[in-house]
Amino acid sequence: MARAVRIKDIAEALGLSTATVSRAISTPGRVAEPTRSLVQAKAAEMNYRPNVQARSLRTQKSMSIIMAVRDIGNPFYLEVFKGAEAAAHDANYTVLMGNTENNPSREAEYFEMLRDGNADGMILMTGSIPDGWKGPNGSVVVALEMIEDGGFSQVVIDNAAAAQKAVDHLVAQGHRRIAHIAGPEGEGMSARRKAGFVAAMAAHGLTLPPGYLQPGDFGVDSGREATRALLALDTPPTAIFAANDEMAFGVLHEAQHQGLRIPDDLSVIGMDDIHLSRAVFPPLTTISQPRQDIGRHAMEMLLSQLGGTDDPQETLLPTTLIERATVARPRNEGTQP
Amino acid sequence: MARAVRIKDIAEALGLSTATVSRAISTPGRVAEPTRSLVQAKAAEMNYRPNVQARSLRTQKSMSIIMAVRDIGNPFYLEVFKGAEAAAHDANYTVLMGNTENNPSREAEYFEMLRDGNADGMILMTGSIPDGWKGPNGSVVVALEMIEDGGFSQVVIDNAAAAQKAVDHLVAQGHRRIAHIAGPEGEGMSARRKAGFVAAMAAHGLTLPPGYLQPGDFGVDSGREATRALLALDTPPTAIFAANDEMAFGVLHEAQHQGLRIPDDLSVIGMDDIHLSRAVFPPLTTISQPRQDIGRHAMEMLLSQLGGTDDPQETLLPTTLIERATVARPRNEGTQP
DNA sequence: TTGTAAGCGTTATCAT
DNA sequence: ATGATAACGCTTACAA
Repeated sequence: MARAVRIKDIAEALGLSTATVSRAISTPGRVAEPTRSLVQAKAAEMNYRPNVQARSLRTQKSMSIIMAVRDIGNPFYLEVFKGAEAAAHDANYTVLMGNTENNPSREAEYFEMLRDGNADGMILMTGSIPDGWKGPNGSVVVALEMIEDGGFSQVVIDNAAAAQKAVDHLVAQGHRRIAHIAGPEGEGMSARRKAGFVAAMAAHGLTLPPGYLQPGDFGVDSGREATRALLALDTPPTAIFAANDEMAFGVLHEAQHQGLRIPDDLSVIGMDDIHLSRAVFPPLTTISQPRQDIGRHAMEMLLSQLGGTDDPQETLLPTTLIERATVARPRNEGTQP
Repeated sequence: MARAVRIKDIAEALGLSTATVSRAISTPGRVAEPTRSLVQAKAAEMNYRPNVQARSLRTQKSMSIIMAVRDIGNPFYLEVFKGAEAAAHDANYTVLMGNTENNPSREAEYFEMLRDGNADGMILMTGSIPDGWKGPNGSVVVALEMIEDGGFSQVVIDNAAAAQKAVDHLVAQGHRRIAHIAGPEGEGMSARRKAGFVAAMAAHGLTLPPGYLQPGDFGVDSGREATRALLALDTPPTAIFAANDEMAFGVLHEAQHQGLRIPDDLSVIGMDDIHLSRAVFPPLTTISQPRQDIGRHAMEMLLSQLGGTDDPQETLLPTTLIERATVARPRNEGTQP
């Protein structure tokens, strides 16, 4: 393994001091013209790559941002990551993903990294902060899952408006008996989607019979179970809005298993527009979130806070309804339950 | 932000030298008993966390491993990552995922990190190495996608045997007209699955009519197109083995779109057992790869090579057939094409 | 504008 | 067994 080239090597090759070389590379403004381009040319020629460890040891800045997520195995976060990384890259920051797996001690670990200077900032997508955290909130931006009263900047999507879009679309097709399968109890995101659904139904003057609000946990199986319950009702719904796509897959599965035809016998709308939503049969009508935008916005906010000291801001990102093949007019339209 | 605790702080609090404290922490064997536990207790009490940047600057070891993949957005790699990380964690190594997006220059970047000492080793899953790489091959382990003649250690799954399992299963159900949708041309993995399929068919004495070997690119759409072609044949197959699950979804989609019932009119087997294979309708029969094992094995191999200088080894990991609901006996069994 | 030299936190060498 | 000290590669007062 050829030894990595250092500033010292360039300096010697050019008969300059390491200080000048360092300046020519990291603060080109502070060095005279002929020297500057000379150094930069030589550095490129020798294939010089700064030693980030040494640099951050000296500057006391790690130039890295932690993105803490619940489950690194969820492709959704990867899209957010891509957006965040693109924004960070331009500012020479590195993004590393931290996996908390809903484990408070792992979460605390990442906050420690922040405090110890192993990371300069954090994009928090876990929906919770360690007890007693009272660091400089400017180094944290909360995304996706809101945290109330923390004084953090936040980037979230408009969950209530998204639910409303789903209901509006269904109602426009003539549906009046619409049910909802909610996400995990106690999560703000699920609560907002549910509340948005309830509000939208009320706005259309539609009633919500008992059992039309099913609990779920964002997993396929819970979508299946909820559907079983829904279809066993005396007057089952003609349409179901699931709080995420995986539960919507459960709906498709169970309905087809019971011999119903989608969308003729039952309309379905999901939420998230995950990769496979267009691959299932029939292709799922769903609501898409601007995943990369979430990451990009959060990173831009964080970077700007890291510079000056902006006041905490809140960004609400819009969603889009993707019409595919799981929504049709109901068979017996207009029948109020 | 409270300043991070350094070795110096512990040393002062205890009236010892920084050297002793350092030793008590990183090489406890080299320090006498009363001192050792004293230091360790104090370090814990003061919540000391070593500065990894300083440490690796001094030791010239980064204690980090790059895992280079084609597409960081693919959940498959995340499972491999989890396995690798678990193994690395025990040895105090950090794993970071490098995204090449099939871009040779990004790939070369990660090899540079290796050469410059920004990483101590690499698990390579992209199936290619930069031209002219001739570093110490002991710091690289190839996983998943083989590289011929590189002198690298490899961890791969037995793709040919997997294809054979699929064919055996189908034949046991009475199928004789079996088609295959292959992965991208020129990729070793696809080639092996295809070769395994062809060999298994021959072993059962089954012929392969023209058109029964369809090209694909691992995407849903290519599975759809191949199915269209297959079903338009004079004697269409009674079963299809797709080289991955996404293409199998395309098969399900297109077949159902044409009014066929799965598995009664057509049997389907996929490969990979991705998360949603059990969520589609009908649940997909497929072949599962030991994802986490691949990562764990590769990391263990790498770590042991980083220590001594083992000769390059090869590990072949077995796969498992997961029976779900897309395979049944053919309607008109026994009809040779 | 450029050079000299100190220092970031840690470990390794050499004394004691 | 422990301590003093240099060194890792880089940036930044301060001096020239």
